[in-house]
Amino acid sequence: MDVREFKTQIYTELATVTKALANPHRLEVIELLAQGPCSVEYIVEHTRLSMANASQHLQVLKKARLAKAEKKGRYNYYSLSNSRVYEVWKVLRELGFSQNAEIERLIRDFRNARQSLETVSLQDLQQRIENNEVLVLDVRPNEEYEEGHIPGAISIPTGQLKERIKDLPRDRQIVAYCRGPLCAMADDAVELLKQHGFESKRLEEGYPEWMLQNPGVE
Amino acid sequence: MDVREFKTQIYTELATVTKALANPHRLEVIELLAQGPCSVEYIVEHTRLSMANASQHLQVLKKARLAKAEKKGRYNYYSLSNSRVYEVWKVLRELGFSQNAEIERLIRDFRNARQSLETVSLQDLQQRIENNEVLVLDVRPNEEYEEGHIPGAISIPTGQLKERIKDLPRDRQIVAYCRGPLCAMADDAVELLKQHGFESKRLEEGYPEWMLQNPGVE
DNA sequence: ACTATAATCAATTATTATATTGAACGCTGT
DNA sequence: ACAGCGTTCAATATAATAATTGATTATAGT
Repeated sequence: MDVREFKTQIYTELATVTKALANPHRLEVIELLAQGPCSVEYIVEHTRLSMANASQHLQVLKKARLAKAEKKGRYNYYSLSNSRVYEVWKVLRELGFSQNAEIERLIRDFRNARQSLETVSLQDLQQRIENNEVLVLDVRPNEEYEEGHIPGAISIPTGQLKERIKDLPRDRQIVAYCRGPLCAMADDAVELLKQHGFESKRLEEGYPEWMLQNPGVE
Repeated sequence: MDVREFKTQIYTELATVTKALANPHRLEVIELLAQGPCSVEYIVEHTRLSMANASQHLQVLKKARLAKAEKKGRYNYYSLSNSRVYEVWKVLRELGFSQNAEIERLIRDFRNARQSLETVSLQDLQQRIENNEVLVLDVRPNEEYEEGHIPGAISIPTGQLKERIKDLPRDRQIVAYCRGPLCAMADDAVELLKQHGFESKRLEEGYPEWMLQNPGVE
């Protein structure tokens, strides 16, 4: 085969995969799928997408082999085809953060307003879990916790935190985590906890990043 | 700021960067830029792009802050804004390879035809350079070699290899490398070398991948 | 069999991306 | 100052992408 033709074909294939990633809604959907299999309905509940539009975006991901679908009864559960997809998402996000001062500023302002600017890194957390120094709090919706969570973490979705806050211990720092660095649930949790006098920080990353570093662990 | 608005802005920014990557020509251009600063003319010579079109694609990359431009006289030299860009390119390529059997097949067939299927990994190469077991051959155009190369490598562009092949030693294996795994120059070199009775393999990766692993070294 | 629900499909419209052409700009050397 | 060259700009035509609407399909429970 001719070299030029070979190159054209490969670059075209690679661009097709990249195009499937290059949409704000699909980036958001990928972050949701990284938490575990999701029905189309679940995606719709957690985004601003209409049913038909969400379905179409999911099909774009599926066609590019970034996601796969499994039918169970009336529901169609989509999930990422493998962890490499989230890895690319992560590297893209990091590139965006490093190139784009605007993104960095947005996050800083957002976290500043919620007193969650100071974060705990994944490495720190792992160390401090071993030393039994922290309570790890999963503030994602319960469905996502059930699909997988950091071992030892307890589940209190952000919406229920206010009423269950009295059950939390005051002798340890509370590290809240959620879907990832772009997810605001942990920030809201930290804000509420601090208002009630707890010592609390958010995990800089989220559950999918923890999964990447601890493959296979539940 | 409202959570929804915050997310929309960030995902939109990230998608903008990703869109700048999501084009076959720009992926090819990025691979060229990863070899070192290139003028628009140089890009045109090594692709199938017209002058105006190449310029436009470069401006897309620049606008997304993936590339930067430096004017020297009549020439405008473009280069990647930092190594993170190539890193993303690399992860995207690996994702493409793993998801897409078609790409894998294309490369296998291509290399099979040139007897260059068996490759040397970067790690292997580094080990064997230390043991002085191999001759490292840079078969990229001389301009790119001058911009940076693997230490100890000698430069013979593929086009000149036939006439200079008699100068090569026969006591060591020859490892040829070029711009990366999608570049065919090393494959063509290996084919020619084998025809002349040399023992030769291509480096699986290319110069940019070597650079990522050895930052700052010339 | 009938109904409600989850998801998809098909058609339309609006928006955005891409390639081409020819003209214009800016720097260099004479 | 001017010619030549590399590059960019502007205008245009074409193609691809995205969101919306309403209709359709498939399944579970009654």
